[in-house]
Amino acid sequence: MNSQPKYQRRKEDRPQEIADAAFAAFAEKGYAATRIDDVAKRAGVSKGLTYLYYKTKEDLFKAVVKNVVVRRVDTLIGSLESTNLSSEEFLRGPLLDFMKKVPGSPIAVVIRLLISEGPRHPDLVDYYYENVVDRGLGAIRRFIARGVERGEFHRNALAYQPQLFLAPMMLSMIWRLVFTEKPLDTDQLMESQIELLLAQMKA
Amino acid sequence: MNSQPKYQRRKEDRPQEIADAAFAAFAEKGYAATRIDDVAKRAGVSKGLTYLYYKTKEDLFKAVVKNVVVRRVDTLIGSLESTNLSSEEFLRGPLLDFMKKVPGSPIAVVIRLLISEGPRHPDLVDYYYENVVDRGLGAIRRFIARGVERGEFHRNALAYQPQLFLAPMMLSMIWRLVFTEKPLDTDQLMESQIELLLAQMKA
DNA sequence: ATAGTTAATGACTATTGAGTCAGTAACGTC
DNA sequence: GACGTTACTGACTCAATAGTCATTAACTAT
Repeated sequence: MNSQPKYQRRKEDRPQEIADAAFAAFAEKGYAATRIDDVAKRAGVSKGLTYLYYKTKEDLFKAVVKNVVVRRVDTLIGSLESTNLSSEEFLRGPLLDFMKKVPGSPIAVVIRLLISEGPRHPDLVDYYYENVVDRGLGAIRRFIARGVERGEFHRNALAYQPQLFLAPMMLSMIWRLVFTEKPLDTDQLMESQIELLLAQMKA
Repeated sequence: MNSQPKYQRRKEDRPQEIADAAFAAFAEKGYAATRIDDVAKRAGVSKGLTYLYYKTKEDLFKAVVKNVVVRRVDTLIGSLESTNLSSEEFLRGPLLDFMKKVPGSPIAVVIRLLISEGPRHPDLVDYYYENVVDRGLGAIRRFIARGVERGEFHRNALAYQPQLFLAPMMLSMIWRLVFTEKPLDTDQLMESQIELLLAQMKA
């Protein structure tokens, strides 16, 4: 009677679908409180299938974090490098836009997971450091150096640690993760910081 | 033969001892991964006793967070208010010292717990917001206003959100929680920020 | 000493959830 | 349509742990 099959075989797509479902679950509940059963339900598959593609819950966790990171970082840093705006325009434009977007993006979720689960997954922390933090900070450093060479920035601009640019972004991220309903003009925070830095760095 | 009792009855001290043990355990493993059995062992008591003083694991968690917070905040904010240094001296002195201490203090641990467990304990988040964040930001705001009144700061100094002072502290905290072994001159970060702000705020 | 009170114990229960695997059914091929 | 392959299912095992409670023993008062 019923010719509808109860499932389709989709070997190619399953891993990504499961990873997406897992990301959503981890984002909502955190690592420990997430049930593999729940991930499977979200992905529309059985619990067993999850274990076909990911050997353990920890494997799945790591795959998810790397997945989110890899899908974003390259394009972002690339665009930071290939601009031909003046340094000041670039800071006030693309960099600021990027910083404004981060606190509401999946990157914020990954950071939360690293904060809570990092100590139990040191290799994941290393991976994140190498692929995101180190490269990101390097890009900012090179950007400042370029501004100095061009005579746009004062020579001592290099004394500022690149983390100083990102500090308000970090605070905004945490604020929104923890105090979801308490208002905070996070955009203005980041704008103020850029202006503070520009005022000191400009030649 | 052996007249040594195998335990002493110490109704008064037990709750605090258990809370301290729980803090250490939560700090190490996070909420979900902490076993009540382990907390009891650290406190040198049986599992059952923990449940005599704290009805559930969640109760214990909340007690621990409030405990750490209450024991510190009042004295801290008090000292921020009762100074008679000039605004500039105060920023470069006591405030900076305080900010330098926070990332390595138990407060950082509490923040980590709030970041990971906050969404499942909204009343705890509210408690923390009211007793720490709101009061802390208020203190900074009043401090700036005082500086303006005294003519030490430019009138537009009030335009800066108080969070801007704390942003590098936040980044330093997270950095140290996640990348324990990666070096970062967090003290210098906070010094730079104070100098940036002072340069703009000074009358 | 003795009896009464209650702080403290630890064996127990009930539940949950990670990981397994024997069986099922979708799909390609002939 | 029959056959072989394998993606997929879901019932199962087994370890772990939150929370309970009957029992024990430290202390107190007399």
